[in-house]
Amino acid sequence: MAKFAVIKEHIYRKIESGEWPEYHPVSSENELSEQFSVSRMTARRALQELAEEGLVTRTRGSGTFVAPLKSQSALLTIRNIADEIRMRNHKHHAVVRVLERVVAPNAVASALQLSPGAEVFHSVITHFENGHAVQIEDRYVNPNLVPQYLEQDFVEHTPHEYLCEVTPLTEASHLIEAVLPTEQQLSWLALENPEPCLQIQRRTWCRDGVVSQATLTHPGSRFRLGGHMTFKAPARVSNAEV
Amino acid sequence: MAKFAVIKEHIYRKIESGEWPEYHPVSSENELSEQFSVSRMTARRALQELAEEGLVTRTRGSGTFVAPLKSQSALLTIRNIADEIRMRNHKHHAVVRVLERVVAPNAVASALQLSPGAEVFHSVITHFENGHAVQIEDRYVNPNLVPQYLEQDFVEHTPHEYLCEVTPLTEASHLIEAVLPTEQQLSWLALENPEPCLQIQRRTWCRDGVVSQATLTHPGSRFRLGGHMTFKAPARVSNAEV
DNA sequence: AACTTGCTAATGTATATACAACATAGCAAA
DNA sequence: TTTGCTATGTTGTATATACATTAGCAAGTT
Repeated sequence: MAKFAVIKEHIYRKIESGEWPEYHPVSSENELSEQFSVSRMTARRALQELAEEGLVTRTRGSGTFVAPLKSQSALLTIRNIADEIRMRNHKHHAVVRVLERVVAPNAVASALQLSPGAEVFHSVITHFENGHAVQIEDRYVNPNLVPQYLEQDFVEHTPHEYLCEVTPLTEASHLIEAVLPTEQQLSWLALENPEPCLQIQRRTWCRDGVVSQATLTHPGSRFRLGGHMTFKAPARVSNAEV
Repeated sequence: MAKFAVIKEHIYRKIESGEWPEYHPVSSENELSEQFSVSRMTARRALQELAEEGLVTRTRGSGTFVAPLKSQSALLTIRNIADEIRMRNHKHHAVVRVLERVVAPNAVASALQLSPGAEVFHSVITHFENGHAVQIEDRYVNPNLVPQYLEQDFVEHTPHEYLCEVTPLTEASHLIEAVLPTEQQLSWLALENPEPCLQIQRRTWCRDGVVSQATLTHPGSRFRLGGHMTFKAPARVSNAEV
């Protein structure tokens, strides 16, 4: 095993065993280089990688300390619906239900960080997989950042594909819930009877501000969201509900 | 700006602009150290950090190459329900509905990687927030890995808290969907009328195998799942539906 | 044609050193 | 008591160097 890995193991065990609790100081680079008879750069690498993995925190001038326990996060892949369908070797097509310029509802204006009463672009598109509706994409777009949104052909390319080209995005947030569809949504999904729907609300940012807010509604019977995660540092999980 | 950061910027621009497409070779450590008049170690750091961020791939003996585009993932925080409730300064309590040793249903046996007909532990617990039911935790546990599961008091500590202590976990996978609750679930949630529920299926691993499978059912009206992500490298997002 | 050998270039690990930037404690002066 | 300075220790950046390990290619051998 590489020397830096030996040092990592050593510190890792101290933390996992509980011998070093939260905020406990970790031996400095110089101390470690003496203890293990390695150069400071090698000891440094061990500490740095532990810091990247979130097990310790380092502050220049002060030292290295065992990181506080964190609640664990899970990695969920949320992909472009069109790509997902094509990946299953199924046929995708889209129907544009709404494409307009409207005065933003208050909730939308605040979500897009615009003043109340501002005008925004609004699109509603139904996505089909092998002829069955699997998603309503109800989207409001910031016209200042994407002025030519309304002129696009969203049957050819999804709004996402266009937005990705125009605005390099830097952030996104999601809210997932289970809802009963409205009458309007029911008809857009071509569903006979009401059924639970998985609804994802998504807001996206680029450097200059909020780009768009989308509400994605999926029939529960035709959609699932999958995710997988691996823990680098199992001992550090405090309160993940697992 | 630090020298290694200058080099990173340089390569980053080449990739973002499209000048260097997927799999395009990146200047070697030695080339970069000449071009930028820095030591090889400094050029190396730039390439290494780019590799950690997923923009390039490196293979010893061969070289450094622009990484293929990847679909983007979102980071969802899925926390311990008890902690989440307490964080809102609300009151949490749990009611144990089922705690038994049963022959595993086929689906469960295969999920836990046990032979059909094997016996497993089974618990069902309802979690309350300020007196309102917010989650049914229906869990099957591998008895080989957690032999004393049935002897625990899950009113005091959630199954998660116990499992975390006993088995340091290394992996987890999730499946999220919207469903209508069964009659049984309806009564466990003390709901008058059926309403859409957000259902999370979770499987967890430790080093030695599958630890447990849990089905978490939340009334849609009382639960939302939130997540937030930041992109380190916006240009590399290919098909995230954003 | 198939296999082997050896060379070259690239990344991976490790060392020794120097200086910069920052945090903190302790001490001195106001 | 408060303010400000300094000494010391710690992490951050950078350099020059050496050797190990691996991939890919080319020449030679069977």
